[in-house]
Amino acid sequence: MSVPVTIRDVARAANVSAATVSRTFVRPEIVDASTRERVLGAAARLDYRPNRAAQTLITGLTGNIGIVVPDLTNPFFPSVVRGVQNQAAELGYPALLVDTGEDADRESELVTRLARQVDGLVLCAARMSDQDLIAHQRQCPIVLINRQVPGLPAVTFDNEGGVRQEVTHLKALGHQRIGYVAGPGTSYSSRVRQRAVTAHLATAGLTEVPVGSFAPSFEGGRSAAEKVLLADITAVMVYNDVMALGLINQLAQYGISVPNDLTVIGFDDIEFASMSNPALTTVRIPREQAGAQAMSYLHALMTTTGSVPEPPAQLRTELIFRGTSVRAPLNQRSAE
Amino acid sequence: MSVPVTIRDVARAANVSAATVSRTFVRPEIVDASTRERVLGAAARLDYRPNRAAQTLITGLTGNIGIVVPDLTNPFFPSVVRGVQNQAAELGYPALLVDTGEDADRESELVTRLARQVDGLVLCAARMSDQDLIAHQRQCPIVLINRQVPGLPAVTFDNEGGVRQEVTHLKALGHQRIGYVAGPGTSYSSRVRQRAVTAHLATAGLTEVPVGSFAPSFEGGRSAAEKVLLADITAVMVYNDVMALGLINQLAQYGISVPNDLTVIGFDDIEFASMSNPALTTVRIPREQAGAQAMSYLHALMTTTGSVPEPPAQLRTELIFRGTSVRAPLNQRSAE
DNA sequence: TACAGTAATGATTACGTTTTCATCCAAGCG
DNA sequence: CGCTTGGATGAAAACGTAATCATTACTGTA
Repeated sequence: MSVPVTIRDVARAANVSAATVSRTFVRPEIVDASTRERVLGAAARLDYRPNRAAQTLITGLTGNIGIVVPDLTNPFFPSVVRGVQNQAAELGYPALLVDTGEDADRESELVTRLARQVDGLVLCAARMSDQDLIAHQRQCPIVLINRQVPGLPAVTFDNEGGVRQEVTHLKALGHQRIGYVAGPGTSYSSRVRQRAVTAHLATAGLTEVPVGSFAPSFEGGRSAAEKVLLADITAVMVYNDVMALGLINQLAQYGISVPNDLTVIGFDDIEFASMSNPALTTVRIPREQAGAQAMSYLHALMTTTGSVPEPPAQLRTELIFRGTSVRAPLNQRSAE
Repeated sequence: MSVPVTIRDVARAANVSAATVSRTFVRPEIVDASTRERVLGAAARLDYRPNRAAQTLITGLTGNIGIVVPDLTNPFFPSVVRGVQNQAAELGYPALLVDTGEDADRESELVTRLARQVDGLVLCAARMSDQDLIAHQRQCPIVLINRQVPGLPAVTFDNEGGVRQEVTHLKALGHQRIGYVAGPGTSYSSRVRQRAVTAHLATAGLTEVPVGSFAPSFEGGRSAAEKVLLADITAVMVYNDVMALGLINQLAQYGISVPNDLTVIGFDDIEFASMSNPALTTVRIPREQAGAQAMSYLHALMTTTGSVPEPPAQLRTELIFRGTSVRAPLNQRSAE
């Protein structure tokens, strides 16, 4: 807006060359203490701030990182974003956040556009194809969250362990016939969880009763209600919390009360899982931690030249036993 | 990463000067159709994309806009952000989103840093002082959402109208003694709503029973429960939905059932207001629309030189009558 | 036919930095 | 005392683009 003060203005005020001013900021240790002080003083007095565009032009570094999420209104993502942003701030990077609206093509296009304006990218639950992802990786360092692609670094959650805990929990409560309300088959974690459910129920000697695939929304959960009612089960595991809450809500319309008439378990532990009544039994996923870890690793990728650092580990999940899961009714309880 | 292709590479490939290539992109109409096609072809073949930093350096325009929010995990903001981002995308701008963590100082600092990297800024529920806000305005065009400062363009909600509808609703239901659970006094909209509550209850001839100020969180709502119980009221208006849900949750611990024993009304109409059981009666605020409108106005501000366009209007609010409000018990009903 | 006017293009400069290269001076050493 | 070494600094080039200015060719008119 007002008068832009450049490095030369500072140089003139401090009675040095522009190069020295630049050095004062970039590598302070190689400029004499007295001149350094003089430059810093002049810069402060003139309220000088370096022009980012000029720096970027010559160094090739933007000093920004980018975050891409499918849908900010999905309660899963804000905490991931917060984790990334906090860590990014810690490292001195502002974070460019983009919402793709769950559209794979738009996602790919936005990543292309973003790649030029950032030094690195964190992609949450990326929807695009493996090939596209790999192609983008050559434009700019990328770290994935909650998605696995061969060759790309990723922070993932131990979905499988979470499901195992769910199954153990249900078995301990004496449930035998257990329904599973799946998310969309196009979703990576939905596929992973579905597979784990089948595997663990089998090894636990329990009966899996597939209820079907539904949209990962409150409405999606609602629309699963009738099929759940017809399934002849005492407990149901749901792909995620939002769907579980929708399911419970709709079941109430049918006069079915949770947990008295049916045990329900969600997944994710979103904020509202603990606020609903009864509070939802679910599997906690360290979302904020995932964001922070992805950012840390991205930073390592961006700074270390050549040698690739240790890839991030899989994050632990944890069953949170709350109010929507209870012991199976006596007459339908499994032998223990 | 790979080989950066510059405007000169395209120029050579298309057998024209760099200037012509630039013109082809910036002002296509002034270059001959045949050469234009040749340039475009060469650019596409080489996968040329202009260097944003170089453009910024010379034009002074970044092509980005910024959004600042106090807390992304607060369900109020994601939809505002989405509104801004959609509109921004429509206008061809990527949006740089920053979360300030509810910290006024950090907010101010982030705005300063951001100002250099964007062409305009949307500030949601800004926490910093009026003076700081005004100071920042000279660095970069700013549009406020949900905050009013003399001299700054702002998109605001008709809080007052919303409160009026609440009061009318409660009066129609026959309530007489009505509690108000306020938010923090430091919050702009909290102050506005508190004032409106007092005014409208008075003109409606109803009795206001102040319950006190609490944190605008689920926990804050919970901690208001005891005072609500002691207030001898049949209905309570709460500063926002999250608090209202917390209040209802804690009341249940005391054996108080909503709406049978007490009518509760929230404010904001967050997603979960309709998902809770019973669904929350509340005042809907067009958050996404606010974001879109702020972005539109910001764009107008950025493009029109000199003459200031019409400032955005106040957005209409609407009472949503759901399950937590019912007719007052007969013995305590007001004369009608 | 000559000339003004205009459309299209090329050459050049400017944007604000970082970085390379050159310069200067003082200190250390034989 | 002369030469080398190295630390501190300045001069200048470079980054990739947009904009200004200059040049060319062409069109229409008197």
